Amino acid sequence: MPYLMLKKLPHYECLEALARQYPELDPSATDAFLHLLRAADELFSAREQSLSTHGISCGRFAVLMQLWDKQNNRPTPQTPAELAEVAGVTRATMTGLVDTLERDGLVRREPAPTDRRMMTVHLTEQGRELLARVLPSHFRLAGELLAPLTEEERRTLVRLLAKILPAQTDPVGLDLASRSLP
Amino acid sequence: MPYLMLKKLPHYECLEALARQYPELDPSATDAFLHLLRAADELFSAREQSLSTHGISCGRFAVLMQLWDKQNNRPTPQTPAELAEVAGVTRATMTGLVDTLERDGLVRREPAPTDRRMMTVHLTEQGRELLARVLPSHFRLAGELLAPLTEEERRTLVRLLAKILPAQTDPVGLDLASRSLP
DNA sequence: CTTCGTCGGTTAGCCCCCTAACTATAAGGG
DNA sequence: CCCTTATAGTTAGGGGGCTAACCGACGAAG
Repeated sequence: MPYLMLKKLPHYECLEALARQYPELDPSATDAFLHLLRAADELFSAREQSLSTHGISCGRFAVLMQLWDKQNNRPTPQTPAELAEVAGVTRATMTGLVDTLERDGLVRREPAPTDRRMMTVHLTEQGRELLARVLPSHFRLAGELLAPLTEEERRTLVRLLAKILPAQTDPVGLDLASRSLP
Repeated sequence: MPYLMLKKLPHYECLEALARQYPELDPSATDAFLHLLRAADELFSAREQSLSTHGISCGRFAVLMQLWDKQNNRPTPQTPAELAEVAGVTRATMTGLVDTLERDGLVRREPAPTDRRMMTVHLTEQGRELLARVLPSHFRLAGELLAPLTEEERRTLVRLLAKILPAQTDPVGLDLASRSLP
């Protein structure tokens, strides 16, 4: 599922030529824009492929990670609305994700005791076992993909990217231990 | 359609803590990995939203750009297989894309004269008009999104990203004028 | 206590991606 | 000439996003 439907990026000279025709086009910005989408596509595909060998998709894995309390290895029940919030998808989408996860026995829905509108989603034993199988190779993947960059270069990259998405990082710093990283 | 289903990224200290539990986890690599996906998600969403105001999706726009000969502003017929190749999707996917584009009158299928298996896809006048409306704002978008970075920083970013995806840029340098940039 | 707005979850319908299988044509070898 | 193989495009079915509309439950205001 390509973000950037263009396998080979245009050369910088091509961008400059087009910029002479379209004054709105900023060659250096467009070049960076395309490279960023292209690289993200590559990383995302690698992650997706790695997860698919365990029979799971990125979205499903993200939900499992949210439900996984890594401190004591016990599940953290959450409502679909909370899960949708942290994942950045709609509640309708989360309904579908939890549906397939429940169908595969990785997750269990239970009515919330306090509010009869709400459900709580729980990781099953099977779900925990799947995470235990997936996590090491998943953690290893980022290291392999970023291997061409030195520590210094990675820091530079993060710094530049952070300038593009200013307010996306958690500004508070609380809740460190319970954050997940799909 | 989020690439990274995690709106706020974990803090670096959280990654380090998790790395003590999972030796496979490389904190700096994971941090860069997550930032890259997050930033790409942001850029992609902005692009998608900008295009949607013109009633078109990213995939459809990419196909139109491929069919658009920017030199003489005349359509460049291509087969669905060629389009799928440069876009990096399957032929089946391209069938669907061309279906909707043809339904909306932006594109026209014609049988290829030389090989009765093949079709050629042509941009219609309506498709050209849509591109003419969309392109300026689309070109402007990359400039706005990358505005927080200086020229120098953009070059650095491209250089680092290129190290992650080594062989993705067209190595030959031919065919400059006919390349498109969605 | 009733009513009305709000909120959680689901459903329906659409788009776009995939794989696998199919049809029709082309092309090459006995 | 037929038979096999390869190729172009489509179809069928599934996953996973989205919006819009809906239902039931909550809660506050009258």
